[in-house]
Amino acid sequence: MKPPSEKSAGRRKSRPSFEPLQPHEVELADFFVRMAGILGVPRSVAEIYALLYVSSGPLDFDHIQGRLGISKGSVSQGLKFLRDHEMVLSVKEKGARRERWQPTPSLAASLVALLRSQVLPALEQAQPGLQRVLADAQQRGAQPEVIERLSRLNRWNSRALELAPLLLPPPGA
Amino acid sequence: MKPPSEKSAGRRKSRPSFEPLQPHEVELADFFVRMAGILGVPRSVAEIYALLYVSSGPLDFDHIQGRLGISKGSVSQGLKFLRDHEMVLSVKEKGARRERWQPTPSLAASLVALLRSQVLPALEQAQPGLQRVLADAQQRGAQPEVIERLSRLNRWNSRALELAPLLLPPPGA
DNA sequence: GCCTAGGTTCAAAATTTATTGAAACATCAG
DNA sequence: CTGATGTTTCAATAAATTTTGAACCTAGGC
Repeated sequence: MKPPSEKSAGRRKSRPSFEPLQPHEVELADFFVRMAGILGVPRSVAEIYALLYVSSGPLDFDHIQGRLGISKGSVSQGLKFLRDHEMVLSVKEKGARRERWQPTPSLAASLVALLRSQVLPALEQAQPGLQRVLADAQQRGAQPEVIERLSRLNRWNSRALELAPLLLPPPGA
Repeated sequence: MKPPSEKSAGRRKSRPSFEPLQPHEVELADFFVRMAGILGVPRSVAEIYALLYVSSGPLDFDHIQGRLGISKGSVSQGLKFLRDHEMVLSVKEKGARRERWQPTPSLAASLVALLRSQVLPALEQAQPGLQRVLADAQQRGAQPEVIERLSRLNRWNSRALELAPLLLPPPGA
């Protein structure tokens, strides 16, 4: 079933030939992939996280690539994303060359961080624009209903920005 | 600036020729588009919502299409999406043929509904699978750490499902 | 019934986004 | 320094998503 058509099963460098995901691992991966999809996180990233999540110890680069059957580039980028969002951390044993990865302790914290990183920039960037839109509407003497809507949007935006730092301290605090 | 190169400015059926979005409208649309993007809602849908949001009265199909400069298909599908998620409602004046659209009163409620509709199905569908994954791990005598993770995931899932109906009653209650 | 304004559908085209893999880069043991 | 291992980059490709527009419904006036 697994065609051994790897060109020349080299003796020496012998790619360790990793197993594909087990059914129970696939199931979990599907769950993560779906949830991630809602936030626009790519499949490969969710798969990497899921794999680390069901694995007993930390896994190294080659294991991740081998078991998921995805490219080096994807693994690298996926780990970068997860690292940047503080969703995984590496444990490098002393004297070892390769890094080994595991999920950060709290999935909850990870999710909050992820959301923050997506929503906050949008809110921040929008702030001045929204204020301008409101001012504009007031000047033009727009319908009270519209003014009301735009005011509420502004209030929300402001409050969200105030609350944000409380949810989770900005990376580095 | 606006090249009148519409082939034969037909007298009769005279496309009313709507204005493109004003700068302040564009600004708001950009905001909504960005926020929507986080949840994977397409640009055209966000634009429609934004337009209704800044407009004084309800708008009809042709106005939406004309002002946004998008295709009929997009308007139809966009309105369907917004309708399905209870983010807009139509007011059809008696004796009038066309429907006219406006945003539902509470943007907050709309957002919650939207989230619900994305997250809930995933949670529900995952429930049995997650339980199986956990049982599986226990049988195989997996590492306590992994068991712990999977248990927590299951607990979360269950709690989320219990809480969900409280957040907003299911459409039709 | 027939006609038409008003809207929907859906396959094809355009656009966006993710993945791949080869080449470049980095780091460490020797 | 050198050579090999381990990782990142990024242009090209593949895959997924969105938009378009023409054909197709549907309800209401006549």
